[in-house]
Amino acid sequence: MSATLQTIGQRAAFATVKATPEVPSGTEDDAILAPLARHGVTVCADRNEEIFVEGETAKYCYCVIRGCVRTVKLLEDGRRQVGEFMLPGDLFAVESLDAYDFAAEAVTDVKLRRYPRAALEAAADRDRCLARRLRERSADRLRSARDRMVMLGRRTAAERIAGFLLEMADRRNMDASGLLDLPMNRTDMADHLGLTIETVCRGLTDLRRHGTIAIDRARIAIRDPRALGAIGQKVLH
Amino acid sequence: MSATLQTIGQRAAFATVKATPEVPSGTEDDAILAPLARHGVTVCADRNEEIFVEGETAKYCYCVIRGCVRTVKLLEDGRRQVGEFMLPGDLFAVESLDAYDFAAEAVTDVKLRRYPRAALEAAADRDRCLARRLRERSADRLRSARDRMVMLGRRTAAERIAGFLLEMADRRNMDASGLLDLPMNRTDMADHLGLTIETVCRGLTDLRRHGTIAIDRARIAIRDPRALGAIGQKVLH
DNA sequence: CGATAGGTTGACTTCAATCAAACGACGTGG
DNA sequence: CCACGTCGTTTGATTGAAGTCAACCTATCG
Repeated sequence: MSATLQTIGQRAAFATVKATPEVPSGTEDDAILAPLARHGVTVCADRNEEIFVEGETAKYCYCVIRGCVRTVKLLEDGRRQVGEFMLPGDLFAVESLDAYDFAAEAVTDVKLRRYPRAALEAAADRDRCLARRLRERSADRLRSARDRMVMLGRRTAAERIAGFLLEMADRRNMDASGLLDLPMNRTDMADHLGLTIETVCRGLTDLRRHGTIAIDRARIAIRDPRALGAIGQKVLH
Repeated sequence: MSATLQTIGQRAAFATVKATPEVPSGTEDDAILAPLARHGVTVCADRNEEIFVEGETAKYCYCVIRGCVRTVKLLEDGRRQVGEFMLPGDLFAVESLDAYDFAAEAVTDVKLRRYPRAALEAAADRDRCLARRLRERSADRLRSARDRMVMLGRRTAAERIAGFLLEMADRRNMDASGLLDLPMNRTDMADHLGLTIETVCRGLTDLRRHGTIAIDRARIAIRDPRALGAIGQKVLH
């Protein structure tokens, strides 16, 4: 405990709890569904509640208004892969065929806007501009998926952890002070990074010991973004 | 050598070298580009030649006519991730933003059909049916990418290898006898599966010792598809 | 207060990576 | 024809990074 206090400097560093904003203005992503506004329904889910399960008919797509959602794939022996974390403004289940190919679960209590996929398809058929934006979105999702494959296939534990922190910092969860409020727990992080919870803990502890970050449970302060970048950024050639 | 002969039973099992067919008829994939037929140009590349590099402006998309292509992402320290292998009839680089986000290289000598992406975009703007097929294709590519993330994040070496053989067997490279002709070498397989070449070799050897497959360099005979499925198929819950 | 959930740390194990050597197929040139 | 070099593959010995098992800590909450 005293150790924690030392490394984070002042506990006050974590005192500024900013309320997570509802759908930040100016995100491109939710603009895609603007033509569907009148079909939208607001739905809520409690922490850890399932929003839909894998294999279910893909009737709806969603936009996160508040909170955090994870996509999950399970192997029958319990191994779990968390595909993505969705934050306010992010859409999910837009690109689906007949059935959802992953489950979606609430990481925190969430508020969502839900749209019938059929209406989206119909709108895309009518509106070539929307159709184009959907294509761009798919291409972007694929790019991100391919980056993630490199991470899972070729990066070390330390690189995955540092890269994850940078990614989350990049995704508007961080205020100017370098303070990052992670909505997910270590298990979710581990299942996203293809690691165990212990390895994630140890990786974070190592970063803390090097003075790169400070840790207070779900709150992480990025003390040395350059060092973090040097580890996690080993970018593509 | 005698060991090899024993396990494959009769060397004759590998004698039937079927010529790889050019673009098999009835594949859905290449039908997408039918509206672009008049924009198509045939191009060839030698084994290991680069078709395009990562970061290059994404002017073209491609359909494989003959041979095999790999998509590649490199880390600056030489680590490599092979995203996909494209076989005759497969399209690639269809979903790109301004720049290619991976390199494409010829695994074997290849013949390709090349189309300007601008023409594809224009056609998709005009033809809502084509636009819809492109959306379906993107959704399918994303599904496959997500499956691959589970593989890379959560499966053991043995499972990855068995799963890979099953996938390749599924993709029209296999004749009725269970004989599979792999166009890529062990290094490519390893970089696709997030393993080392030695681990791939050992995994294949283990399968051979169990009588599940027989190996003759690039040719692999699947002797016991059920056993292979039991290892690699550990499917989603 | 005790119970619970999540996080951290330590000791030990294991699966896959690394390092090293050798083999087989193939092509080239003497 | 054979010697030689190269490339891809296989196998063995050893190491090492991450997993497993276990204990304990800290917050939170009824």
